Amino acid sequence: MPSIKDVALKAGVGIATVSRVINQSGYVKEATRIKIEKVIEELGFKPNEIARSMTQQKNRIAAFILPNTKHLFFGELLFEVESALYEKNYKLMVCNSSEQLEKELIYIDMLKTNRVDSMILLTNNDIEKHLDKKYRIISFDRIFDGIPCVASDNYTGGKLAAEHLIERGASKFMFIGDDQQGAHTIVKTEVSKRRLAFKETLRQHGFNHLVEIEYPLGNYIDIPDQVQEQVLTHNEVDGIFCISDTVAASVIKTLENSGKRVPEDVKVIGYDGGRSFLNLGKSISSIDQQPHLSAKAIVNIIDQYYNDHAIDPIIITPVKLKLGETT
Amino acid sequence: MPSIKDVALKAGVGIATVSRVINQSGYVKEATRIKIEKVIEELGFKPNEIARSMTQQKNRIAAFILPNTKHLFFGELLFEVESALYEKNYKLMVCNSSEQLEKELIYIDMLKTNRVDSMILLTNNDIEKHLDKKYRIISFDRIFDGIPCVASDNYTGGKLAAEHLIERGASKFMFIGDDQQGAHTIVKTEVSKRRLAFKETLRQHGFNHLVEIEYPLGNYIDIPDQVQEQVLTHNEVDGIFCISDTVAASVIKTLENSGKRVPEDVKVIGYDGGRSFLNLGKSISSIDQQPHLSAKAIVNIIDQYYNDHAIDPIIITPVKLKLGETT
DNA sequence: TTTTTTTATGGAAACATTTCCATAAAGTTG
DNA sequence: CAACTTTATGGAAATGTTTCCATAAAAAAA
Repeated sequence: MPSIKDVALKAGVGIATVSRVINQSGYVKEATRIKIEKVIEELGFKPNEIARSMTQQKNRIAAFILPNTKHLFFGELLFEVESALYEKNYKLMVCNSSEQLEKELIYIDMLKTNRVDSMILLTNNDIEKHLDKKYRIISFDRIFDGIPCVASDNYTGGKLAAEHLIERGASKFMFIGDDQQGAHTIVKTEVSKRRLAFKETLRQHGFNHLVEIEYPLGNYIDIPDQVQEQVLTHNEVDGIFCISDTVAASVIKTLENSGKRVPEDVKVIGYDGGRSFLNLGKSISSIDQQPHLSAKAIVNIIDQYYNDHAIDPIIITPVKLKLGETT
Repeated sequence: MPSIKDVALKAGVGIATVSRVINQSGYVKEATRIKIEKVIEELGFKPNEIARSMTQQKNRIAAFILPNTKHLFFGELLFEVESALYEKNYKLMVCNSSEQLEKELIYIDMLKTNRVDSMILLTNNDIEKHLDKKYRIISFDRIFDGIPCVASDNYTGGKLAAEHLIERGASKFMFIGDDQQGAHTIVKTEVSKRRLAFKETLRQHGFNHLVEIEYPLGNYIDIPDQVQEQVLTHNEVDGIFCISDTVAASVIKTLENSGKRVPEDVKVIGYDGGRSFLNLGKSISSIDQQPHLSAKAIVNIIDQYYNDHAIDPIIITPVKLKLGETT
């Protein structure tokens, strides 16, 4: 792989002049420029970004630490983030933490060592005390002291879900979500606002019947058998709000297998936009987090970091009710 | 961020000695080592991988260029690849090509510029002539001249699907897949062997009734309306093999909406392992590509590249029949 | 024409490492 | 104790850039 030195030599000019041509900076005579460009073409020279980032102390590389890329919402969010970064010529590293604090910390260390410019962190772990403020971190859907956060509007999400179920005639409600106050976390996540808003909105409309089902964190594909049982036990419930579309899909299956009709007997609304299960059974009513908006916001902050601009401490992106056939 | 120089200064030793401690190479007196380690601890020094890769001309960074991370199979494969890389201390960049040749080429250029050690390429485009053999590329499920390839055993996959449908009593068959000989590709993908094997196996068992449905590439979530129509037109069909679980899920929905029962009237088998739709309607019978095996094989090649060992030109990983409720 | 400004160019330091080489202090062998 | 080997250490070159600085040529202004 030829270096800038090879180019300079072959073109009969100094290294600095070649650098000026590459970066379109400073003075270069037209004729010299053309000559150098020709040599660059001939040699197939590509400036070495690694060397460049040595002098500039920046590298336009971000990293995304997230539980995994298998979960549909994560895959989608990752796609949107990477796409938005690509537009601004940033590169992205992925890091599957499997929700393990230990792995998250190893990744953070590794990324420091690799001088990655900024890190996007998506976690439920109690990682706050390990976060060094002098690194450029962005948190998704979680507020850590002193670290900018991008979150979709979970409160409105929960409110919309409640209002929609009420509007469709439900009167006895159920909430199903993972256990945000579980054993290994004492943190209050942004996500927990979905539930809070759901509860408050129901109360405001005079509905007091709410069954709340929690199950342990960590498994994003299945929901546990005992949750399924609980769903069937509460025969009176006619409006269910699920923490994600995946959960909603599972709940719908459980209900239908036991002879209940959705939405006639029970209305079910999920969370994440319903896109995941477009061509399955029936389309799911859902709260769309609009991950492309979160992605845009995240990339904005990365850009602010890169250019040493002031950072927005928190950005809440809007959610949208997405009508499906389950309510 | 402190450098090796700062450590050397504070410890009152030379830079080279610190380097030796970091790399556990050469001679260092026990007492000196302990002193240096203490200073490293105190300063919170982390060796700069970027500078290191300058001298070593290697960086343990790989990149994965794939259509997108939204599709379930891709998300899963990405997860397995990244996890396997993590085990061996490699980092991974993601690049969503959206199946556009142009974008793939831009990514490849960018990765050359960033001196990424190796690239994993997952594409259906006719990219062969643009691939420079001196870069370290690994192709997934596609054979390019002179480039190592990891593919799951698509032929056996197709064969297993045929045999399974036959065993379950089907006699009139249908194949549904995306158009591998579409407008912008003239390539023969490894994937096309699924169909070939399916066909050949049916013939070997004396079945000649096979309807083949193709639709254009590019959309991985929905399948087109006209495909749905065709599915319903062929009333006689009682065994359907779909190119992916996503397609299978869609087909099952179409059939059931029109009053057909699955598997009683029509048996449907998909491809990718059925994991994607675990808790939906019914579990899908499927051919499991076992992406963790492909991932292992890919990482092996990356390791061979890194250590300048001979490269296996092609690795075929085994598939597995996964029984579900749709056959 | 002389002075000043603008344009043009290259040398060299700096970025943070590794590694080769030289040197020296121990330790071992005869 | 001389000769050799092993252990220990630091200086300096090299990796591929950018950028500051010096210098010089050309152009403009006086």
